[in-house]
Amino acid sequence: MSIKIIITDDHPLILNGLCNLLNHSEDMQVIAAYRNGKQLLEGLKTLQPDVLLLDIQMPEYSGEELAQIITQQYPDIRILALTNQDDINCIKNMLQAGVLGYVLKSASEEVLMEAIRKVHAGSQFLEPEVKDRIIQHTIYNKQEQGALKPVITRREKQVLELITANYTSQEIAQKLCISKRTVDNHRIGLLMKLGVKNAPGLVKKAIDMGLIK
Amino acid sequence: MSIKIIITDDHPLILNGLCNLLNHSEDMQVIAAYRNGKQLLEGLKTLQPDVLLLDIQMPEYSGEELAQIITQQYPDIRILALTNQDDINCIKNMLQAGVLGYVLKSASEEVLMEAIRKVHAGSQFLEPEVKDRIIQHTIYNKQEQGALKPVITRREKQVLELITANYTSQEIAQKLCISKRTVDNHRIGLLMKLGVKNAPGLVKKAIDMGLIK
DNA sequence: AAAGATATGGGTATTAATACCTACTTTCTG
DNA sequence: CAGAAAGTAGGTATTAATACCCATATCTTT
Repeated sequence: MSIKIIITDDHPLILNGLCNLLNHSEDMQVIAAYRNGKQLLEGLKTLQPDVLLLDIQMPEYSGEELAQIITQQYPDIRILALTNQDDINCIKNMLQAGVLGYVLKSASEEVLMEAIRKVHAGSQFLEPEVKDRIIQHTIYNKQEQGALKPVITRREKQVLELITANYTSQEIAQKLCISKRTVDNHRIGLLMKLGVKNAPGLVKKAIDMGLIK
Repeated sequence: MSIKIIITDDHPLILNGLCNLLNHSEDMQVIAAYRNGKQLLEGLKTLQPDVLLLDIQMPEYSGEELAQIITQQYPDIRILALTNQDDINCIKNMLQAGVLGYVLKSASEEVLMEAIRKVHAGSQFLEPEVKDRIIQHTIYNKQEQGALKPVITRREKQVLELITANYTSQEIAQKLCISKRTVDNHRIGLLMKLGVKNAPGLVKKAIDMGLIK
């Protein structure tokens, strides 16, 4: 029995190329192809694949959102992220969202096939390049692997987003309908948790972490 | 007479693929292939191509630096940036550095060929996707196309870099061996020129502009 | 050589941010 | 339900940043 695959990518060229490639393989079968997240979510209601090839950069739904929704609603579907984005935060977000594999579009056909088979078997598949990036990043700032993002609370995240949007504590207080003192307290908390010493540092960290932009 | 091409890319797979593809074409000939910028600069001393295919993300020299050096030293070489990076600042920097064409690695073989011929003829070649991105970006923040970056002076840039590195005015003054008041004056100048109202805004702008990181 | 931009620094004042307290209420979680 | 965490807010103080003003020396460029 062949591996049932659904592809989602907003580049028609890539979509066609992948269909041709995979359908020529004996143990794989593309059962559907969608061009955006909305079509995908609609289609999944009636037809589920074994493996979902998912592009990350798509309009409307981001790959991260889609991965989160799909792993919750369809825990049996294995997701393989297929993208030319090799941003470390993007990779981490996807993996944390439940994606099993991460393959760059620059990968060879053999690597892609191998990745599909691995993911179908329930194993994780990361390209050596991607692994290296994660390792480098982990070494480079070891204090923030996995520990940092969870510690930021919802409210703190809201405040952080408004700080990066260049609002003052006063303005943030108004927007969130709370006291300026409360906002200042959140600022202090953020400074401690993110390990920086001032507001400019918060902005840089937020961008580094992939929280915004 | 065929178009003489040199390829520079640090991915061996892509390097081989491109060589094969282009050498099968009748009007093109790969005369050299290098894996990094240092090799390229060394090789150019004895052998110059008509068209240079240049990857952007490479160790040691960045694509931007290479483009700048090469267009100055070898004004006859047409550079075609070949990359999977579709970051708008990267694109703009490369084009301003003298690159004639910009093709994503996700492009089809036909597009790549067309790009090489166009660039060889001295015309600019940008993929429709890339053009769209530039247009979108230009529409989105129209005040900063070309006008903003030049107005920042050397000193202001230094100060801006130190601000994004989370130094206070006091610390920046020490580092640059000038008065804190001078640093503050540069801050005010930066705030005006970049059209933001506080230090967090400066950091965000600097990153948006591609000045740092 | 003259004109304009750049870099330098000072005065003064106000606002924003940071540091360290405390305390209470709500919400989440085992 | 009990304890922990999060969200709320105030007191007080210091430091940093911003907003004006001004002046002068050094570049650059025509």
